[in-house]
Amino acid sequence: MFDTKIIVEKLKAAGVQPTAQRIAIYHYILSEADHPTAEKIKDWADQGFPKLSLATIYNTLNALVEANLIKEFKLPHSAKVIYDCNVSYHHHFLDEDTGQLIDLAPDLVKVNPKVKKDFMVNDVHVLLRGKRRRAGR
Amino acid sequence: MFDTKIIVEKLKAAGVQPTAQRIAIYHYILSEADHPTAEKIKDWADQGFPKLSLATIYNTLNALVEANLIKEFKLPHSAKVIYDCNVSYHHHFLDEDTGQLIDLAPDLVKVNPKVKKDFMVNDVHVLLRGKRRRAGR
DNA sequence: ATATAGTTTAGAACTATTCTATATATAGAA
DNA sequence: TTCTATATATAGAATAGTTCTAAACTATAT
Repeated sequence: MFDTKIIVEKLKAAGVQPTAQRIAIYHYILSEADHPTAEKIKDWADQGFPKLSLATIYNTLNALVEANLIKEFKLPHSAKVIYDCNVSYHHHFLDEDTGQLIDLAPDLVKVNPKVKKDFMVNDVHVLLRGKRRRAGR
Repeated sequence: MFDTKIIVEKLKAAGVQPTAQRIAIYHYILSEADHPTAEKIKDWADQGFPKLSLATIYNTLNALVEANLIKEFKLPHSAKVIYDCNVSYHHHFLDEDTGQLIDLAPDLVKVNPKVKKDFMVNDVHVLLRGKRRRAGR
């Protein structure tokens, strides 16, 4: 789905020097990974991209966040930072059984904050927590 | 505002044995502290309640959370767990300048999630982030 | 080619929290 | 009361996740 060329272009356009490590990590985040943690990326790297250090993974993730190519956040259920390749406005559902995070389009979760005039709201994020009913349970 | 007797009763009613340390910590959280972290509680203890160990602070906080007397959560801007004496349904505004968290009553933030039928939503939490306009800025 | 700046790396350091083992306090029975 | 069992408190070690440091390496621009 994502050609290396496209990845390189995205990185360059965002002012991030496209090194082999960064290309591999960003490609993984965009195509395979689903709300990964640094640890998950390290596990993947140990298979297909050995010799990629944990420090580089953190460096790269921070550079991508800085460049607005990915978002980072923390959730109540885990101490780890979670990364999201979806940088547009959206919300999340946290499956309490599996820990899986599911993106929710803005039109699925209408929010209408009526705060006082001196509150200047820059960002709104809704976290739904619950379970998914599945066949055979 | 909160008599020791009331604190003791609340702890007992929740099935938490009211020791001196727990009474002091819960009293602080209920009356003085505003969305404290363990560290903030430790700082306070070092003044008025010396010899209260950090381990006891964590033990107590976990016991209070377990007993549903307080809530805990993590926010994007900090690695620390934040505790909230307000256990009823509400939302939050995070002041990006000061790091201060402000409770928002449910009627101030109307949320209307329209997720698919297999999503069973147990909890909804809205985090607004922004700045407060203040006199003289 | 060479200098300069940027990147990667292993491992040390750091921060927040939990665990461990021991000491202490408490509640309830005798 | 005193005894006993159980719960709690404590200091410090251990752990988890992340950042820092210093050296080696790579890329870019003269």
